[in-house]
Amino acid sequence: MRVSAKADYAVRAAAELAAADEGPIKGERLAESQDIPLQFLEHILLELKHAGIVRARRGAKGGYWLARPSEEVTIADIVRAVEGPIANVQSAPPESIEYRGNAEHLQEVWIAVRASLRTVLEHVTLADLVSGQLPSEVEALAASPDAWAAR
Amino acid sequence: MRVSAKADYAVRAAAELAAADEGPIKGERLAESQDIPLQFLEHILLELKHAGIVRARRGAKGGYWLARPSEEVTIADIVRAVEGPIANVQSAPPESIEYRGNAEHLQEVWIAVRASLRTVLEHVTLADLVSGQLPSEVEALAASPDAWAAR
DNA sequence: GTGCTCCTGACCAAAACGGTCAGGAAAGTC
DNA sequence: GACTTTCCTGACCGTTTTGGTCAGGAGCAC
Repeated sequence: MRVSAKADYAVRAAAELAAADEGPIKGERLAESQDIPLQFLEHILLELKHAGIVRARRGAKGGYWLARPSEEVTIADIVRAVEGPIANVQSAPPESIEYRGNAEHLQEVWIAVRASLRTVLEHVTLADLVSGQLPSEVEALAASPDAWAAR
Repeated sequence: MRVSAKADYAVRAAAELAAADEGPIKGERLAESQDIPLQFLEHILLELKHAGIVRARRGAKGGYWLARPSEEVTIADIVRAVEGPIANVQSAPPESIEYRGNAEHLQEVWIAVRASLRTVLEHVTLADLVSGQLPSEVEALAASPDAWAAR
């Protein structure tokens, strides 16, 4: 139930790409502006490229840019590209698990967990993230002072 | 963003304890009814005991039972007992992270992620799980056919 | 051709995951 | 008091994941 460094880095780099208004951005610049180890970031950007989220060109004037407009790329897209399926249980999707005895309804709980994650991750786009204008449901979740308390 | 075997096992074992109406239940019986490796389960139950969720007695007639009524134990309690804080980013709680540049609002997104997980995990009790009567918000999340689709 | 930048695979240390093993310590039974 | 039962605990173990680094190659621009 945690967010890996890789996913965090990936979203941050993508946010920088979303905010860039002109031409390809060099990996080095992304690494610097978000304080991410360059060589690790390059691997991450490669995964994003393979997932079709990012494009790249080499050589002088080369760099990275988003394959789609920032309004059409969600945080979920990016997290899935680098971490795989969201909310798997023991590396299997919850809908494929069969529970016995008194744990029978646990499947529905994990499904609900995944659904709740999706309502956040699939609705926040890179454009939202950069502008700070999060969808109202997400804003509502983050607005509660309770949400900021550790537990 | 995944649920470990340990957390899954812990909740399943706790569900069996919640459903037991009389006396302590042996670890062996829990292991059998939920098909969990016994020795691994014993370690998990020990963690639950240290967290104050479960109690135990040794010897003949010994076994495990819930320290509190099943209506007062949430899935979140159990997951935290075995996995630690929910939705940490790079092993740090989201409220403690400072984001720079265009990723500034990412903190709110991770906070919202945690809040959404909490709305499910903190509201489903062991009693709910065993009876199958999940809280209406959770039921609503799990009811959508979309929630059951892999992605 | 000469830089520049991305691309790729190999490698690496440390931690986490999912267990198993072996023995000790309480509680109950005879 | 001996014996059995059951939990308690720490040590260990193989594999995978995490979070990187290193070294070189391939494409692009000039």
